Amino acid sequence: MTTTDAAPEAGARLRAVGLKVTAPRLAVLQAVAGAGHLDADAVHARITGELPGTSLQSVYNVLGALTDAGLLRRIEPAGSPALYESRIGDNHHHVVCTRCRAVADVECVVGEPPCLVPGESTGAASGFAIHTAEVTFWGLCADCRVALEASALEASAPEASAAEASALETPAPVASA
Amino acid sequence: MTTTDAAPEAGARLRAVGLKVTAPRLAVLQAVAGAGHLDADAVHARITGELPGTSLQSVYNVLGALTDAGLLRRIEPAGSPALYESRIGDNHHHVVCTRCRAVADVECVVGEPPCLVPGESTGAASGFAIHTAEVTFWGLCADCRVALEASALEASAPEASAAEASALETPAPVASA
DNA sequence: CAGTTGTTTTGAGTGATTCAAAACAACTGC
DNA sequence: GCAGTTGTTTTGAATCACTCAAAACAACTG
Repeated sequence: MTTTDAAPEAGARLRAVGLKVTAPRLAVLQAVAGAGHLDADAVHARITGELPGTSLQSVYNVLGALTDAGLLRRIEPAGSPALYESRIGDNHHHVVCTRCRAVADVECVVGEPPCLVPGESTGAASGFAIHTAEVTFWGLCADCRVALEASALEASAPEASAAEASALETPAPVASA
Repeated sequence: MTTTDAAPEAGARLRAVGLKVTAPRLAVLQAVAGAGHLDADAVHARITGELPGTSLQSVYNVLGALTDAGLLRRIEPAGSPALYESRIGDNHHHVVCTRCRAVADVECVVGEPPCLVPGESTGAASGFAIHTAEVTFWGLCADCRVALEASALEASAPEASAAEASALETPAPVASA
């Protein structure tokens, strides 16, 4: 499966939104489609294999253009760089791991934005005309849960537990990674 | 209403969470309490009046300490710097204006996190142990709605409308401010 | 009031992203 | 098939928001 294989289909989608078909765009499109949620750096790393000369700046340009065109969706969880995904059109949501920042998709029961509206009665929205509801769940991914439980077994190991306790907290920029 | 007026109460809250009572902390606490949602720079600007020597770095330190201690809450809407608010304890949400980035509170019907859980049946969560759901609504604030409607009346003014159309889109870093 | 420990300051550094201008390559029409 | 036009990519620099580290300093303890 080389770039050329997927190209025709991707090329058509680019043209459909009025964008020129270029090698970097095809490569980015393919890279993002082949992975869940990638930041600009990760995309750059992925396409460097088949398209060695591509600059990081171009990746930013391309990601921006594709996002504006609606071919990619950008999410920006607190404490992570912007991530791009190719699942668009459905209005799904995300879970982010508070410890390792891993991201997974969460199905939206509604599908169409806004899938949620602020309660009218609560005096909410204060004059806003809302068109989207973005839901981000925070928790521990399976791996981190295991890692944390494992180290919890060695009961009172004071240095380790301090850092790990913070992983149980809500959205807060991560100290390490 | 000077700093000294609010100090006793704020000082007590600082001590309660094991933090030393210092002038910058009291000033930050007061500044954030007196405004909706402030970023570090805005807090710094506000306290510079009464506490001229305070460095921006200290403001970051203080905001971090107060957030960790649970006296402030930090939100990070896509495309905005981190914002701090003093409404804590209740699990409320936010609306962000896609045009001017203004933020307003939205009441949460549940109040306790997580106020929302991914549908079990949808195959969602993929092994995550979720403890919080963060909801961000996106829309146009009253002012921007008026501004946009006003300029829409002068039907075909091509230069203005392009930029404004993007304000109707979902979470995307804002071009100007 | 002295000591200890946490805070603030100063100064520098970093990651993620954007801006701008010049070199370049896709599509258009000939 | 080729020249032109216009959109893309590259190069290089700059910016924003924030973090790191070490030294100066000030709150609380006894």
